[in-house]
Amino acid sequence: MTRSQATRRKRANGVESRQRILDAAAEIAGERGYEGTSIAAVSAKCGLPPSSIYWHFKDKDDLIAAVIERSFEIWLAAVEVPDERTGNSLERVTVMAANVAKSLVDAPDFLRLGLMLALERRPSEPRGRTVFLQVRETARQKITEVGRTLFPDLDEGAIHTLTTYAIAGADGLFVHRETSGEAVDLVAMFELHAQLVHEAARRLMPGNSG
Amino acid sequence: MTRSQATRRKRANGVESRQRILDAAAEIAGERGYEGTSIAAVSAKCGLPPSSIYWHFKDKDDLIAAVIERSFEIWLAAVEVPDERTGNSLERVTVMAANVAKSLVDAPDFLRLGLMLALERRPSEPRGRTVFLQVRETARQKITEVGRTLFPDLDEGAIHTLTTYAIAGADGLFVHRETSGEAVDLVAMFELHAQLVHEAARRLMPGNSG
Amino acid sequence: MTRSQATRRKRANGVESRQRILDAAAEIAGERGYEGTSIAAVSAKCGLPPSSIYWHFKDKDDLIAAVIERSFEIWLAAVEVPDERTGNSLERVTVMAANVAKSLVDAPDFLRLGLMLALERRPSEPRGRTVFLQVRETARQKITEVGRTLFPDLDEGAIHTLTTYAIAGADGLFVHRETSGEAVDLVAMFELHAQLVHEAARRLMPGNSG
Amino acid sequence: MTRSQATRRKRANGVESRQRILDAAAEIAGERGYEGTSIAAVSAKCGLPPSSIYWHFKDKDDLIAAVIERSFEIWLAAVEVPDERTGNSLERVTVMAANVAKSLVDAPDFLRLGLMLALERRPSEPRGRTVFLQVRETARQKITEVGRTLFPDLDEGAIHTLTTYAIAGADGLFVHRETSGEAVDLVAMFELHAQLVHEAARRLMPGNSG
DNA sequence: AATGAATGAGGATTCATTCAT
DNA sequence: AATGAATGAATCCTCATTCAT
Repeated sequence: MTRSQATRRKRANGVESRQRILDAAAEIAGERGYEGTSIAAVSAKCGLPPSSIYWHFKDKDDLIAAVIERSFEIWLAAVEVPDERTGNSLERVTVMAANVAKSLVDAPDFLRLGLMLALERRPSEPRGRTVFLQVRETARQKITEVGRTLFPDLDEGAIHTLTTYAIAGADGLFVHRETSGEAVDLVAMFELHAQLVHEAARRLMPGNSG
Repeated sequence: MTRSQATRRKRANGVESRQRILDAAAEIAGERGYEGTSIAAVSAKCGLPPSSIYWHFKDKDDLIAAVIERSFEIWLAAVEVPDERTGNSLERVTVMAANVAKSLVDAPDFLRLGLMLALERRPSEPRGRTVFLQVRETARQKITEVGRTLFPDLDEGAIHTLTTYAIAGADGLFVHRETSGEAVDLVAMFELHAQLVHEAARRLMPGNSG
Repeated sequence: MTRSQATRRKRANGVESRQRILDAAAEIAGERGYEGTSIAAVSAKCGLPPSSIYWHFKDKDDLIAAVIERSFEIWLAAVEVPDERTGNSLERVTVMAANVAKSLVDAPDFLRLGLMLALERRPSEPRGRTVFLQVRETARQKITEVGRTLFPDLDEGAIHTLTTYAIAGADGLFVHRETSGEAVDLVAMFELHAQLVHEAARRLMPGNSG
Repeated sequence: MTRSQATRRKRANGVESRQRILDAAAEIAGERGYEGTSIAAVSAKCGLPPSSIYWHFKDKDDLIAAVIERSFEIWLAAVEVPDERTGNSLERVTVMAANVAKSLVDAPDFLRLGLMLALERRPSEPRGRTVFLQVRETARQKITEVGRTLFPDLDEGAIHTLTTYAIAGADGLFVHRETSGEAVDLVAMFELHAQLVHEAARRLMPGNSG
């Protein structure tokens, strides 16, 4: 490798540098949260000096928000349900749950960081938290629509309750795995969750007592 | 007023000072997490200088661990189930769920801080995280025993699954309320959760397919 | 629109870019002084990136020196006395003073920045300070010559004293206006100053006691 | 000197430390202005680490404001007119002028830093500037009262004009000395200034044309 | 039991400047 | 003629912690 090649690597590849910074920041922030993520640590991990990080991102807030956005996209890609509309509602709920479970095992950084941000209550809320809550709301809308399709008899209130419970179970089981270690069989727990969400739908239907 | 009386106010009441520090630290840590809790901020909130905080607590780790311990006790007191063993298993599960829901609404600092700590993954784990996981394990044992009593037909694996699911739902619904605001009716969601946990118990019984 | 036309706007007009940079730098430096003028701030104000500023100016020192030079020229143009040698010495001094007063109201950046630079005492003197002191010396020479013409009886020492006093009064009255706001009637104060400088000339003449 | 003595020097003498910091800051700020005064430089000059400076002063703004306040007091002490009310008005004005001239030669830091601050025009004005303008206003009031005593025939407008002119001359002559070097005989120039201020008072009296 | 004073390490961010393109 | 990307040094300031009193 000639010197000019070695130099070119260093010089002027903004896109790649940005990715390297985001990779490093995602890893650190996924482990330590917002405050635990120091620019110096990101710098050390990605190899670029702090001042270069500030060329790509306005400030730490901006960086973390970008991390959330990108992590969400990566996670979404990992979830994407095969669009075959086969099977009855229980089978389809179960497949979806399995997909989400696998995605959380494979790409846990997004939700881990997101939940840490979501639980915080600072006077001046970090932008990353807002972004997380927004993409989460987007995801919720998708689930809501699936719910409407699978359970057309449910009214909006019931759909809302069902969606809330489905997400809450997913969050809680994720927390369980994070605290109890990798031995946890998340897919199995999500299968149970799917069955119970399905049962909840049945119970929420008109004519059944709440 | 004698000198000793004038002095007594300033001096001597170590217990009260300790409480003031813990109060301040609990509030700040419940809002901002471990890293977001600076000794200076605690000092400002409780009115005692940083050096006094170090007189009562070895270091920040120690302080946060103490916060977790005390918050857990406060939360436990808020939960405590009326010991009347009346009603069938569904009724008793439902009452317990309602109690937990109310306790989380009234004393959310414990779980909020605890979850933030639990989600972190740093090389040198703060002692507060360990303490949280320990008291959580204690709570889990209690739930396990209640489960064994209510559902004597379940084997240990099923009890474990049931307990896990019950706790996960509680965590997830708590997160839901933290992110969606105080308007969320946590008690109603916990009632649904109780019913579904009960249903899960039924399904996990021998003779029913998983 | 051909490509070269489209390009011309972006490319080529070095003179205009230079002006825009100088305009921005003059405004910022006139408000914040040497250290308070960051290249980034100038860049933000003029719309050109920092690297472009360095294409036009060797370094920050060079930029500030250029600002001083240009501001001086602008100020000089605003002062320029109508060359009619009419009236007696008092009238002529008064007209000059009025002109200077107006120029300081209209183009205060030059003197404001210049005085800030002049008052500083750093080990490595910025070139801008040297330039300011030079153009100020040039201006002083002009005033000296006017003085010699108006008061041919005065010896060189007296002329020097008179010039010094005239300039000091102008500087001080400028400071007064800068600190007391735009309501100050600088022209009126300069008229008084002109009268007193004229009186000073009278007193400095041979035969009058100092 | 025993070790405990050497240690005691370092430990816990807040008043002395504060003085050392102010001394260092006054010297540096008097030479380089607000922006040119870095906490690191002050730290290096006074021997205390930056964090100790922040124990004594909230932030840089607070430090510079304190410097202004203390420098003003030192300067005031250097000016203080001997209270003997002897002599006619010209003599008394002349004595005062000589005192001020000497004080500016002996303790120039106050006015140098103050004028630098006063000339700046930032969006968020440093507190030091406000403090300088306040103490300056205080000084102006004193001069105003002396003026009323010496020239009881003058109306308030005339007194105001006279005071303004007296201060402007002092400021301008100070600038002259700062830019032209220590060879300048400030006392002589102030004597001329005193005479002309006295003459101005005469001209401003009722019955004389403005 | 408490605290005023101090401190080294590290926090985020901005600085003036460079250089390949 | 111009600029996107980079960078080391410096910026102000906060951090957790200590220790003599």
